[in-house]
Amino acid sequence: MHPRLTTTPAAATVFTMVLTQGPVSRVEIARRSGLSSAAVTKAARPFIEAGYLEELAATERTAPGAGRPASPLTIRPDREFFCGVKITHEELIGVVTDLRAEPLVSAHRPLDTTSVEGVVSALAGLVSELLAADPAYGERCHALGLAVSGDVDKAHGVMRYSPFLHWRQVPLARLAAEATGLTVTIENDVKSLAVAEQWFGDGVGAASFALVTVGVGIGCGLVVNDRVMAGSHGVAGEIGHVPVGGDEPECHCGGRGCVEAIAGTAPLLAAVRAASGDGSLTVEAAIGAAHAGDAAVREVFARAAHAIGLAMAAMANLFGPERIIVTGDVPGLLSYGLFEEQLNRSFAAQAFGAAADCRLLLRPRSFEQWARGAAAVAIQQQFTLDGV
Amino acid sequence: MHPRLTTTPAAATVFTMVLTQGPVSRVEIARRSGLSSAAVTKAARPFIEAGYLEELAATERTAPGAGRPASPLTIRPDREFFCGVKITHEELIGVVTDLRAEPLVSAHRPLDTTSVEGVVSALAGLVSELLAADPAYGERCHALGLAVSGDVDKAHGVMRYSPFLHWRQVPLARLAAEATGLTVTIENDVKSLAVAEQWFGDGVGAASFALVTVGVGIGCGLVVNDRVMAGSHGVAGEIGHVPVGGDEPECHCGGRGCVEAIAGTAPLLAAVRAASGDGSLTVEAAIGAAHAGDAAVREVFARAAHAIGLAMAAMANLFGPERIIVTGDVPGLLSYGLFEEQLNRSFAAQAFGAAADCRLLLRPRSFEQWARGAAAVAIQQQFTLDGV
DNA sequence: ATTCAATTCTTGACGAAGTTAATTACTGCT
DNA sequence: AGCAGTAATTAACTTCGTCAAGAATTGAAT
Repeated sequence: MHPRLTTTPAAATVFTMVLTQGPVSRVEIARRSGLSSAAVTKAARPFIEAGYLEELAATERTAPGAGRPASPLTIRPDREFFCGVKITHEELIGVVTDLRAEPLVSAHRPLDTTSVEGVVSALAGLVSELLAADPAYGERCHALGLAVSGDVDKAHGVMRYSPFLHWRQVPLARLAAEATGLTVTIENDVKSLAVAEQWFGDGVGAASFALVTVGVGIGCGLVVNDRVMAGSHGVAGEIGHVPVGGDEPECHCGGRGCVEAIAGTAPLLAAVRAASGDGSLTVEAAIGAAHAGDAAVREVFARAAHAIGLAMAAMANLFGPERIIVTGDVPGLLSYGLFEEQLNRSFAAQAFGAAADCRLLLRPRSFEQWARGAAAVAIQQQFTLDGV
Repeated sequence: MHPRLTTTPAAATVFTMVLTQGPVSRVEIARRSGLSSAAVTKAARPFIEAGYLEELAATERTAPGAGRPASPLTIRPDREFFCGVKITHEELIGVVTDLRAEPLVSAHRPLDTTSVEGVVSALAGLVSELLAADPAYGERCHALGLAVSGDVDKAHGVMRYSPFLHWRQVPLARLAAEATGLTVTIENDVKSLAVAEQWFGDGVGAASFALVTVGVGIGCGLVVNDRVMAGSHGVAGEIGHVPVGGDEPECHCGGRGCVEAIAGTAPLLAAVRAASGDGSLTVEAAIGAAHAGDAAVREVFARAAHAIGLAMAAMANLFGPERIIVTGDVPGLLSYGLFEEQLNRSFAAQAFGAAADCRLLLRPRSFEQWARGAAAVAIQQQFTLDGV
C-alpha cells in the first residue's frame, strides 16, 4: 500500500533533516550530515516523487555574491496525516496532525470504564470521529500513536503495567490496530512528549536534553545522543522520586523526601490549603492569591519550586543535558513567574560547575500537546530506522 | 608502522567481541552480532595474520551431537602492550598492561610540583621506567592512556580544567606524546575506570551500567547504549552533588545536602572523630572500631551509606541501569559489610518500581585499577571506530 | 568400513549504498 | 557575451557486507 521510503540511513537522515530543520538546500544537508551532495540528491528523489518533499522556488539568495541559487527542499505537511491519542484513566484526548505534528483537529472522549475492551472501543470511536473531520484524513492517515503513562514495551506493542488503568501485559498495539485498521505505535506518555520536543519543539538541534513535566506527578524524559533513553528495567526518567526533602514527607512509593511528595499536585494543594486556612481552595485560586501577593501561599509555591529545582540540578549533574524543558499542565503556574525565579535560583545553587550552563526553558503545554506527542512517535517510527 | 586494523564496523565488532567475551567461535560471533558468518571470517583474517587473534584448538565439543567442531577465536594478550597512568596532584601511578588490560608491572612516582612541565617530565620518566621492565614492552607498546580527574576533552586531547592541579586548557595529549614518543589518549579518571569495567570487568555484557566511586569525592561513570556518557558541558556523573541531605551540611560546591558533604572522606572522618571523641582517629582505625562493635562509629558509617544509597537510587530512577558497580579505595570499607547492608536497604527503599531490580555489585578496587582504566581507554581507542 | 547427517568455516559472485570527479544548470558581475 | 562562482546531477567506481554453494570435520547409522 505505502512502501517504506526510509530504507537506508542516508534516506532517514535527509528526510528528518528537512522535516525538523525547515527548508534546507541539498548542499546544506550534505554539510550538516557529512554525506556527499550526490548522496543527498539520490536520497531525496524518492521522497520528492512520492510527494513528501518538494523544491522551494529560490526566492532569496542565501549566500551573497554569484553562483547558482539553491532550491531548498521543504516538507509537504499535508501529504500524510497522523493520529495521536493520549489515554488517561478518565478520558481519551485525540488529535489529527500533519507531517510536522501540527494538530489540525482535536477531540475528547470521557471513559466510563478502564476495562481493556471498553477503552479500545472508545478509542476506535474517537479515531473514526477524528478522521471523519476531513475526507483527506481518511485517505492519507495510516498511523496511530498512543501515549499512556506507565511501563510500555514499545518494540512489542505491549502495555506492561499501567498503575492508573490497572493493566498488566496488555497487547494494546495489536488490539488498537484491529479496532481501527491503522498501524499503531504505543509509547510512554512522557517519552512521547519528549519525542515531540525533540523533532518539533524546543529540543530541535540538541543532541541531549531533558523534559521535566510538572503536574500530578513529576516526570522526566531524557534524550541522550539523539535517542530517548529507555531504561533497562523499563524505568527511566523517574525524577519524581529523587529524594531532595531529607526525611520530611513520606511518599506513596515507599520512599521519603521525594520531589513528587512535595511538589506534586496533591501535596501542593494540601500545603496551600493549610497555609491559607481555606480547606476548599483550588490550585487556580491559590495561583490567583499568590499573584495578588499572599505571602504564605507564595512561600508554599516557592518551596515546591525549590524542590523541583534541586531535583533538576541532581539530574543535570548526572547527565549534563544541553537544555532542560520544563512543562506543566496547570495553566498559569509556570507563566506567572511564580515558580520561575525560585526554580532558577535553586537549580543554579545546586548545579555543579558547568552543569549550571544548561539552559532552562519554561514552556506551558496544553493537554493537546500530550496527544501530539503520541502522533510524533508515530511519525518518528515511520521515518526512522531505529527499531526496524 | 602499525596500520590500523579496525577500519570497518564489522572488524571492530568481531575483534572487541573476542577481546571482551573470551574465546568465541565464528558462528557464535555471527549469532551475537547479527553479521553473516562469511563477514566474520573475512573480518577476523587480518587480525589473525597480524598476530592479534588466533584459533584455539577445539578441545571440547561445544554442542553435543554431530558436526564439525568449532575452532574458537581467542586473543593473544601479549601481542601488544599498553601503558596507563593515573595522575593525581601528589603522585603518578602507572602500569603496563597486556591487550586484556591486565596489569603486568606497576610503579609510582611522587610529584613535587603540579606545574605542567614538571608533571610531563615526571611522566616521561615513569613511562620509560615502566617500559624498561621488559624488552618486549619497548618493542610492542605504542599507546599511553592518561586518567586525570576533572574536565577532559578527550577528542582534542586537552585538559580543560583540573581543580587539583590548577590546570586550564592544557594540551596534555600532545605534550605527553612529545615527551614519551607514544600515541596518547587522555580521559577523565572516573570515565576511564568505567571503560575498564565495561570491557574487562563487571560491566561486560551490560549495555548500560553505572560505576560509583566512593573516596575523597563520590563520583559516577555512566554507560548507556554501550557508550560512556559525556555530558554536553563536560559535566556528567556528578553523583556527589545530588542533594539527599535536605538543608543539612553545606558543601564546597556551594550547594547543600550533597552526598559528598556527608559521605566523602573528609566529612566522614570528621563525623567519626566527633562520635568517638578521638580527634586524631584515622579512617582505618574507625573501621576497626566499627567492626569491633562501637555503636556510635557504626552509626556514622550507616549514615554515610544511607546517603550514598539514596543518591544511587536517585540515579537509578533517572536512568535505569542494568547494574551498579560500587567501588572504593579505602581498604575494608566496602568489604567488611559495614556499608553494604545499609547501602542495599536505603537503595531498595528509594528505588522506584522496577529500578530496584538493578543489581548492586560492591567491588573494592585498588589504586592500580585507576591506572588500568587509563590503559583500557587507550585500548578501546585503538580498536573502536567511535571518534575516528 | 562406508555413508550420511550435522555443523563450522571458506570462497567467489553479487548487490546495495555511498563516494569521487566530471558535467550541467543557473546566477551576478564586468 | 563572457566569466567566475555556487548548486545540483550524473556516471563510474569503491567498499562492505550478504548469499549461496561448497569444503572441512566430526558422530552416528548402516
